[in-house]
Amino acid sequence: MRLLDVARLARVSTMTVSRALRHPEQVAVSTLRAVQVAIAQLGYLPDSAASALATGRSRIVAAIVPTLMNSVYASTVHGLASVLRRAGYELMLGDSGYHAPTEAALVRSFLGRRVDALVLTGVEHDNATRELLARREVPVVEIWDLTTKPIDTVVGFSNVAAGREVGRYFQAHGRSRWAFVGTSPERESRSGKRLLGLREAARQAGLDAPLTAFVTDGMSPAAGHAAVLDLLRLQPVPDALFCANDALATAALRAAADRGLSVPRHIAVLGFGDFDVAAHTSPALSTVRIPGRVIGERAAKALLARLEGSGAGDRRIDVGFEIVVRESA
Amino acid sequence: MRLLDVARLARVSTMTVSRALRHPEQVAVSTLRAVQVAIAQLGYLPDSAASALATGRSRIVAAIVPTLMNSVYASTVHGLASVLRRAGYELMLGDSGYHAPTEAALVRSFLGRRVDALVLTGVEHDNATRELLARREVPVVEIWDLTTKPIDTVVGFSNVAAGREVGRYFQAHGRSRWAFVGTSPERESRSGKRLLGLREAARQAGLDAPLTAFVTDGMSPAAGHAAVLDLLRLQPVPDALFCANDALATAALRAAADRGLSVPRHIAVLGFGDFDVAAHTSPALSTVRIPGRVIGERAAKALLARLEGSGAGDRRIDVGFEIVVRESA
DNA sequence: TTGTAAGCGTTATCAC
DNA sequence: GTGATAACGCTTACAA
Repeated sequence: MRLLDVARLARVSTMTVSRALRHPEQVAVSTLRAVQVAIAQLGYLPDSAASALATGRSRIVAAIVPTLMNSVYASTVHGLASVLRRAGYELMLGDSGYHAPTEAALVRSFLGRRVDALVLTGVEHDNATRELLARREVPVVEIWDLTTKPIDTVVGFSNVAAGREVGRYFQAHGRSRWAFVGTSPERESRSGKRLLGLREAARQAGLDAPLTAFVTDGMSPAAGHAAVLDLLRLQPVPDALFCANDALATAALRAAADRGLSVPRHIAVLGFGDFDVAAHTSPALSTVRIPGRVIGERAAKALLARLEGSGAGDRRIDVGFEIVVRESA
Repeated sequence: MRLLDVARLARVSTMTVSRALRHPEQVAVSTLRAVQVAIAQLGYLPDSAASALATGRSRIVAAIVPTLMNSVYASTVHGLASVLRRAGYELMLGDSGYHAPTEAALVRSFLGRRVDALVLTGVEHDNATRELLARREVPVVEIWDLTTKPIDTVVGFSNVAAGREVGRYFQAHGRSRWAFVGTSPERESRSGKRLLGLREAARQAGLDAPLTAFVTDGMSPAAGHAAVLDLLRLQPVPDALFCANDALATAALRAAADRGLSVPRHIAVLGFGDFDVAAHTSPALSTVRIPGRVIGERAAKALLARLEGSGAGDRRIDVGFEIVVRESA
């Protein structure tokens, strides 16, 4: 079932069919109609591999997120996919498992697929990744963090600033013994940057550096529960806990209860991400809300501008964040 | 940067380079080495669009899930992607928003991309979808439900049986006034089938039909909280509540607390999905665990068998489910 | 407004 | 073991 079949049935050339599909305004109305009838009759679907080969554009965008296993990046992927699809692009998705070599392997595979653009999560990348990217001219958007030196364009928020704001919030509410659960900043992770911000706020407030509990095997509630339990064994017991995501925070709520601590009276718990369960735990979780979907949409629009339009546009888009105050802090 | 560039540098023909990549065993070792050097030197990456055109296989598999917005299908997508990638396939993802026409549009778009296979969630599909599929010979795997008449292959579990088992569990624990929150069975949804199973169990136990609260705008905790609050206003108050997913169940826990009801003493709450927060709510959530990742892996393997191997293999794979007893029921 | 011809980068086929 | 040639289905450029 190819262009030629349609062309024969409609008694025109393949070019006319191609035009009827791509630039209908350039085709006489009667011809257009005949072609459309033929297409419907045959159930013809254009072969985008052939189209990609002929035009040099695949109309595929690839995105790499750290994990598909929880909902953190789900709304971002959704935002990306829906804006792109409306513009006729498909999304190819990969998860790096927070693992740089895997990211590089994915980038390589996607470049081989001749994707028209790439979305990468975070601003820290392998040398392998950077080299791969440097050799070709693929638009790249980095998301979920901010930097002054993006590969190309970055859409996100400052993880450091988020941590700092959380610290200021704790301070404003009279908390003085802060703690943090998440991943360590050595990994240059986004979670680690939040701790950096918290530490900075502690220093500015003249408080001791926050206690820390690092989880290594993913930021799941299971890992968080044990880590928080350990943290709460320390003396003096912290009176404010910042969790690098809401899954961790949910587990922290439970861990506090297990230790006989009342939230927020004995200890304030503040999450990150505003997962959909956050509003419905008891106590309801105070958290940092990130406009994940907006990140996806803005990233998609930035790409489309590069792909279809002029090529200009902001190189650095800060979507911000917001502390959502509920009951736990 | 194409095959020809590599060929020139290695002083061989393009075919030899192609073979060195695809069938290295057919190439003399010395030639192979020369080619590899040239490839590395140029940073050459094969163009898979051209390859797809020449071979008629894209090495892309498309999957359509109802939503990317929560983590329900995340582990399935992860399982799919990882098995497929190991075999050299990429995943193209779409979300239908639980909307049949959207599913059809996605199928159409994916078929145009000449995907080698399709994964669809659920076993109920549009006529448009079915027709599209009938015209070509693309392997299709349906997931997350079971039917005796799959389009091709189905990998999942019986949603009706899951609902029935939950009912039996309630009965075994002396609960007599059952209730359900989720979507209505008229939509032939998987959530609705769970209610069908619960109703069947109620009938068999000689109990009244379960009270129901249907959510329409997605199965989010926000929708669940209001629905459950309404449900608990009824007299007599139900003593067992089955929620169509754990997000709903988390909200139900909170709603019960809001109404002064103790869980599980006054009312048992049983979720569905074993989301990662389930083990860490208070009370910890009893739930139905679905091996989501296994569904993805088995689906991928079924596809690979069809694509690479003989073509035989089971047409119906039941991965089962399991009631995980924690504190809430 | 429509058609012709060439070519996109790869691989199947067949010859050497 | 290696190479020449002809597709694969589409679109660009140009001609009519």
